[in-house]
Amino acid sequence: MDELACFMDWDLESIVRGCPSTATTIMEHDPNPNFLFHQQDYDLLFSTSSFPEFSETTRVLDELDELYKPFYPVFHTLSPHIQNNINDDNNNNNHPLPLPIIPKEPEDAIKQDLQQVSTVSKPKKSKKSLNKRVVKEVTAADIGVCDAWAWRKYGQKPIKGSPYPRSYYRCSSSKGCLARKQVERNHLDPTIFLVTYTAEHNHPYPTRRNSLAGISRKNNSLTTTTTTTTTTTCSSSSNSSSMEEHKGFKKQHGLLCEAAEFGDVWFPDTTDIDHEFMRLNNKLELQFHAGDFISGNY
DNA sequence: CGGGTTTGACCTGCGC
DNA sequence: GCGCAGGTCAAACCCG
Repeated sequence: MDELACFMDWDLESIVRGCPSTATTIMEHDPNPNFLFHQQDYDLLFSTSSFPEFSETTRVLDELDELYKPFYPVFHTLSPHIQNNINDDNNNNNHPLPLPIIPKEPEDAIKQDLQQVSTVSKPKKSKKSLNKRVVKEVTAADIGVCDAWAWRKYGQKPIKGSPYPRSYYRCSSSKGCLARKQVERNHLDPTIFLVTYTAEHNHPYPTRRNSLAGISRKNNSLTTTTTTTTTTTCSSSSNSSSMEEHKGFKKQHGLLCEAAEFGDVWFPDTTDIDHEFMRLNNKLELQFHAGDFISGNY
């Protein structure tokens, strides 16, 4: 689990992370040479360090699904596109996790991506449409491949036509940074999360170490969400609003309840993540800034 | 005390 | 001009 978590980069609100295998940018598709991954690297990653607890990942994802419930019952069908992806995964997934992508020049990559203008909606000459927006689709399976920017949630709104709320985040890595992101769950396919990035960061990309330092504090805090708009509970203790029960569950499972995004999400212990990350990072000289995936076309 | 989330209120853009 | 929906603000609260 720890090794697994290492690659999941549970930094911050991990769900929002871009993803190497199935995350797609809703817009132009231009091959991004900044992202390279070699099969040997992958093999090395998953062979030299055992990743025995992949069932744990599944459990976490199931919990996520449980946690980020819609406002009201929703009946959905998977689009053919999504279904095909799932089938492909089932048929071709020789690896338990999406292939990680090694970014070569993270900051440039992000910058480049942020310069793309969304074409999701009809082009209109409005103030809003003048903002640079990047929309990403992120599957639940790609949770954990994350960006290292520090985001602070400043709002959440129910969205008309969607049973799921939209969360609003601003960059807290640097004061005065105008970068924003919005996260909402696709009501047609709840396994898909839409992450919209707006504006650019006006500061350097945060270091991995800083990022982890940031989440250490976060993960040490047990945030319980009692909001009415986001159905949040700590997984199997879903009916429990008791802090003590949360703590007990946390202790028992070695996971931390995080309410920061999409309701509560379970995160693994970051101390072990950090340690394992550094070990493997030294080994492969990787830089796993999940935010590096923001701009990738996979 | 600093930094985080929550959430109701408020602001603003857009369609009619 | 009006109403709706999305986006933001800010006070309250939480946590270490």
